[in-house]
Amino acid sequence: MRIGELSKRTDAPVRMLRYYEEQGLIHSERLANGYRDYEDYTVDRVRQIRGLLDVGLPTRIIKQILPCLNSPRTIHMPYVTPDMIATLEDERDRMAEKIECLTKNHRAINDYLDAVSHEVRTVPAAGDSARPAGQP
Amino acid sequence: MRIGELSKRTDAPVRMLRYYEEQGLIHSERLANGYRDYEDYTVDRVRQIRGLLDVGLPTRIIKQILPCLNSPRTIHMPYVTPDMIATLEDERDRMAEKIECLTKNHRAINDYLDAVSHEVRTVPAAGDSARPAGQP
DNA sequence: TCAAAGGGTGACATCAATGTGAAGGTCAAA
DNA sequence: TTTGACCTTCACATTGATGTCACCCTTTGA
Repeated sequence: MRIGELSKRTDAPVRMLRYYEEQGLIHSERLANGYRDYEDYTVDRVRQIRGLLDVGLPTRIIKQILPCLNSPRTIHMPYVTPDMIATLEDERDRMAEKIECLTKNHRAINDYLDAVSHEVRTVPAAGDSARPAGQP
Repeated sequence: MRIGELSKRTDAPVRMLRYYEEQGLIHSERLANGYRDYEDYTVDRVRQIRGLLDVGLPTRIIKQILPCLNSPRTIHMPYVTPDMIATLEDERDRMAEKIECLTKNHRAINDYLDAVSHEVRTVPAAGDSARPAGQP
């Protein structure tokens, strides 16, 4: 597929697809006329990339991580250097920390929203309802 | 405490502490000489901020979220607008997505590392061990 | 009293992820 | 054949989180 379709299917700006390619995160063949031509699986790959970016990983890391997550492993096994492994272990641990942080705060927000919705159901007809906006 | 100590205790560059203050994420009193003076709880606050930043949330959002997570709730309850609630709900959902993304990829990396360590224990004395670096 | 350490503000630099626009090629449909 | 949609590369702008430097003030200890 060409870049426009990929963009539509992944909801990523065309500009970004070219950028990801420049960063070595995705790959394209070229048609006779020079247009980029993507394989179908690129759609999933781009979605994954966007997810990882959104979650705070830089392209530099994503580039290292990706090949270990998508491709048939047997292909990549033999190429893995101790260095790579160390990087992956590091990143895995950092991800664990992030998950913990997110989970904690997610729960906190949830609790807060719960409490608020309680309040809303409990207090509404009460006294000082005179503060519509956020300015104290 | 003054900014230097806060910096040491949170491992955040002084520069960043001033930046967080500028963004309204933390607050300081001023000593007679103009030096910033932080309350003790700021240490935790800064740690939380750094965690959230690391996890991909922008200061803009953190600023909205923070007051709901730290302070005694009763103080903040009455000020909550439907707008705020909507923002929080949105952000909560986005965090859930992020957690899912991270969890999935974390597991994948883990599986991969498992598999690799297996290989390492199984294949080492095998054939084509001639590719030390990462260049195909 | 002078130096060093720590603070303050302000401004400019950087890096990564994006936006945006210019200038030009390809192709299909009117 | 011309128009419009889609593609190319190149380049400059922007935004957010940082780094860094310049210049000045305060406190403390030799």
